[in-house]
Amino acid sequence: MNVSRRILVTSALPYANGSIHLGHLVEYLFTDIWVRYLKMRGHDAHYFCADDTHGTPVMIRARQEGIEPEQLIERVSEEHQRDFAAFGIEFDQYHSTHSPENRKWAEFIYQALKDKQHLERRDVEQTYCENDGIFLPDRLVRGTCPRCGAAEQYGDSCEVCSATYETTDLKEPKCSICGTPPVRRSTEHIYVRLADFTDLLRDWTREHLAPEIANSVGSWIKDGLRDWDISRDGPYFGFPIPDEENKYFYVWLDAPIGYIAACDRWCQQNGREVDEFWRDENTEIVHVIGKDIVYFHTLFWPAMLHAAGLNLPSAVHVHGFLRIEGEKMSKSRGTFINAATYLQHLDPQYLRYYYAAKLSAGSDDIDLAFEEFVNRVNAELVNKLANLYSRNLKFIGSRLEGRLGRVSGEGQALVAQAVDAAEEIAAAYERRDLAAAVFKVCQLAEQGNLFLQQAEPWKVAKTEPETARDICTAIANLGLILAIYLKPVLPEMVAKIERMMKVDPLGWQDIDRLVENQEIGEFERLAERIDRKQLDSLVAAAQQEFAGASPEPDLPAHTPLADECSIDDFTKVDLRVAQILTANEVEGADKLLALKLDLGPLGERQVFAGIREAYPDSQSLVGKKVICVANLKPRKMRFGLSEGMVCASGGPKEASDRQVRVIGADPEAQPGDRVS
RNA sequence: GGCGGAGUAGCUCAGUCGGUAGAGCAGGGGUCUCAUAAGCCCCGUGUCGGCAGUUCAAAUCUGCCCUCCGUCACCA
Repeated sequence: MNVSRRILVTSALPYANGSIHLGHLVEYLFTDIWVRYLKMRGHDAHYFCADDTHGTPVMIRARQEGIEPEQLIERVSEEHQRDFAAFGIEFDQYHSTHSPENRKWAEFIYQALKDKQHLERRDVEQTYCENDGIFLPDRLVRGTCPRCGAAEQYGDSCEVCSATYETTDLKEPKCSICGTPPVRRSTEHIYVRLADFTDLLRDWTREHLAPEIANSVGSWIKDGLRDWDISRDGPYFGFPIPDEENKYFYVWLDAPIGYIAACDRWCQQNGREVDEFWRDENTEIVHVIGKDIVYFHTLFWPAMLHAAGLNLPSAVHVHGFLRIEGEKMSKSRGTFINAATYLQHLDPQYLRYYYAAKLSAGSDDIDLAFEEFVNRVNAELVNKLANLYSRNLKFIGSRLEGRLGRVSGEGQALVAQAVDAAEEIAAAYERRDLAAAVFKVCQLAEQGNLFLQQAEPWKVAKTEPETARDICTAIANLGLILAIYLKPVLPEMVAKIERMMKVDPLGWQDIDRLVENQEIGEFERLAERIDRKQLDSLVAAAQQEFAGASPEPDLPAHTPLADECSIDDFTKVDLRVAQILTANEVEGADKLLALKLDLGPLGERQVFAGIREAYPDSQSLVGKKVICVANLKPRKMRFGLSEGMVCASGGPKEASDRQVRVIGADPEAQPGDRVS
């Protein structure tokens, strides 16, 4: 019934440009728990991962630190692996995309794409910084939106009017690294014609993805698959493309190939053949990813594998994102919590338990709410589970000479009930519904507590010690069965249970094996209760960690000072006090508020301001006196004419939590008065 | 705006084929004492986001609307 399967499991490769944080850990803990389960079932299962090391951000970061990219990625890799190990995440192989294996496979797959004529060369005009000597990705170019004229917009889209365009369309573009204006330069890129694989992908996505994921991927396919640019011009940190001058593989080409490279490395060291995994169709390949990278894993990646004659994934498991206290992680609020910071305050087992208890098979986001975290850990992990071992085993130790009896009488039904749950729990693990597995274990633990309450061995022991011994032996055996079910989630805690019970490491096959008539060992406490204060100090530490630091480490810490200007330049700008008469949300624009301004003698103006996110309650603006650029050339927008601009302050555009605030005038100031 | 997902008790979530809704936690009360101030017992009418429709019957099917999340490709 339990045929051994060969299964290769991966998590997405963390980028070698930052630390592992609680959001990453959702994925790695989930995968670790699932693979541990598969191994317990006796499957030939392996967990492979690697650092994703290539690309412009790594190159720039290394340059900023004055070191070679290789030094940077080595340091980051060590840090990543230290964090993973501390959380009990066990990879069979943790490799790097900057490795000989990865290069070999990247070249192999590229060659296959080339041989089968899926590649195409095309000239593109791109933005190039002569000062830094590199082509600039969209995020690193800023300028004035060609459509609405908003300043300081990204190279790909305008945050004010949500227009999308090419970096080359921007007016007055500037390089975000050095601030100098980039130039346009024509260059030849290599594209994969993804549309060649349309039929294959349509079929594959239907068969191997969860329905909701297949639906959304299906709509991309239906809209027509676009070609994929897989080359970048040097200087670029990556692998050179064979037979090309100064061209490198785009980081996303070789990133997923890292899965194969890690497997290859492991095979070399363990006497296995990489073909067993990537060319033998009996192998299951399961990629665990976040929903942000579905496109790459369900379209590009299967196409590449197919072209190279390699196995396609059997499943791509998509999990949701982590939210903290219902919101995105935020450095300023202290909810951007690195793995290392967490470890200084809390036991990693808490997080393993909490994530497992919340992660079901779907791709909904999960929320880490501090109060719930404390409650669940204390109520379930400690009170319900750890305390069941504590009350029982301590009692056996102190009152029953530390020796087990037999599972008899009603205890047999209790144990049988736990054994019978094996199938249900296995099914939950199998469909990757960790929450359902944990829930069932909690239910069984409740049964154990209830059983003890009713059997009252502490009373029975006074007159019939052997009966009491049998009662406790039933609970001890229940405890062993629960330990088996929980072992993928809480391996360290279960190791303690194994020691206390003096049994060999537990496997799934031990579920219906009774442990009777033997000595048990010293009691060890399994888990401590958490105090809310520990969470508070963790948040304080996380906040401290980023205080004063750049909101986005790879981008400038603050908006650079603009060039010097003369008083004449300044007086060209006619700033006036304006009172906000109405403030309304603009239909069809997520970021705009339509403001009606009273400029006193200058009359009323309509202005569209990109401040909707900063002022969710737009009505709070009504009546405020603000500063307005009154002589700005009126701009026709999709939603109407904008006759001016309201002055507002805010952190760098890149900052995820920039505080945008309008500049208020003194309440006594008169609408229409000039600012000078 | 297009597409995808979600909206069920204070919180986190279950609800297979349509038959007028449930677990855990939190909260209140009681009780035992082996145990990590743990255990056990009792207490849950919430417009199942809104409106309309199909049906004898809808949280569950259909349509429209509202809110939240994701995504719309050269962004790692």
